[in-house]
Amino acid sequence: MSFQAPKGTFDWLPPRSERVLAVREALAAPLRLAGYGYIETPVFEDTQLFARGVGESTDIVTKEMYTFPDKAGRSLTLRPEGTASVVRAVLQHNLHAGQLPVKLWYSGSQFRYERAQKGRYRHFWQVGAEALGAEDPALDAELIVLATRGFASLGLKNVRLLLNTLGDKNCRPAYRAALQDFLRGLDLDEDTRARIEINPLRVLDDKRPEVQAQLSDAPLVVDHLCEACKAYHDEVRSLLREAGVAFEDDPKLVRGLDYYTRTTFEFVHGGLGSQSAVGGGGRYDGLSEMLGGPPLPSVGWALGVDRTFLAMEAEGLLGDDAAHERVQVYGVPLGDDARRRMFLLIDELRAAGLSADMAFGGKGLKGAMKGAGRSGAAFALILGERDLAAEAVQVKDLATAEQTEVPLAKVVDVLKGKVQ
RNA sequence: GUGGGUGUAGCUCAGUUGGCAGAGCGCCAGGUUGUGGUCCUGGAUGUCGAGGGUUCAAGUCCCUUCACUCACCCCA
Repeated sequence: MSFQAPKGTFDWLPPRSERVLAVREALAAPLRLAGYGYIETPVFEDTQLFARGVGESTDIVTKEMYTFPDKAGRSLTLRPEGTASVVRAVLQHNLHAGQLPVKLWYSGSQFRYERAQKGRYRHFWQVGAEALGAEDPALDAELIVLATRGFASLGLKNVRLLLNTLGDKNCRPAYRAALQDFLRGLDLDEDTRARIEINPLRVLDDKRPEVQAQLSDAPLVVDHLCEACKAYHDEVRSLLREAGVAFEDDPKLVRGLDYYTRTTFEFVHGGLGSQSAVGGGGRYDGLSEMLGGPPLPSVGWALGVDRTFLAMEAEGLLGDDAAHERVQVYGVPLGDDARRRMFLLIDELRAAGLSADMAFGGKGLKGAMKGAGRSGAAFALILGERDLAAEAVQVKDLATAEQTEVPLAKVVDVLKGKVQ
């Protein structure tokens, strides 16, 4: 084997790959019902878009981006997340000049240069949604509800919703300073001490027990919220409760991107190995301005398609993907004349809306019939010299082994009736 | 960036104190010259990840390296 997929990437193969398409569709379906419009943005962007949007101090920007110069010397980066691109597109095309909020959804690949492990790959897929230009707790709640509907429609039962707020530009600076004071007094390693100065909230999210043990008395953002943030957060929580969406308050939930304000949330699942998030998001009221646009308070989320897939696997929802129907009808030609006629007949069947395949490669009857069996087809069409002479074809029901001769001129209609 | 585990057939994996390269599944063919899915019989497929070393002899022991994988940091 001479070539392999690049490190940290993988291939989706049939029949499993079909399930991935279905997962994407299921996660997006609630968004369509809620009036979100589909947006597709380039897979690569100006490096500065992510540096300024995602945050210069995050590890994503400092060491996890696929950044490269193009032939003209521009610095481009494969997108590590979707939100910055969507905000850029909205600003570039003045979508926010119309009625607000602008509601958009996307589905596509993201790239991060990380050491791969279960649920974490260098190339991964997200379905995302963004609602730009409105500050309304109902919008935050709507997005969260839509995500839970998507997960539920896939049959997932063990997705938990963690909810927090990060405050805004009025109350966060004071909280941040209080947290820094507290953290500076702890016994921490060098990297973590450095993080206290650039992104102290991230320290709360450290998984190491020796770190968590020291954080039990850490100041929490919920205790430092201004009145407006507190009221906003209470309203989001109240709307979720009324919508019947279960959530857990997690005062230490902090997300990895710098642009979040107020509402933040994460959907977690226990079946993904050490990675637990199947999706997450929050409000990013300052991002538009960071990117040179007008104030555009917004909220959004992204759900990991491959992680959702792992969660479904952990819950046993994928079933047996070996037993699935590939086509409805399968052609078994015997000899060159029959092969030419079968080729046309299969095309006619497809034109009539039936899925159909045939034996290729000059297989004998036995091998071709095996192919028919493996295709999952309900009917095999057997066509040999005797049948050609009679202008007919043998239609075999592969479940009952019952076989009938049907005139070639009528076989498309007959099969349409049989497989409806 | 750091640490652990694993690399043997298309897939999942056995392979003992170093002694002829294996099984199951899958694939191909035949049993059945125009009939699949069951059954029976037969067959093909290997740089034992790669390179070096020890040895009469290495899949097995040693060194190096690469890949995969899981975990840490970080993150969806």
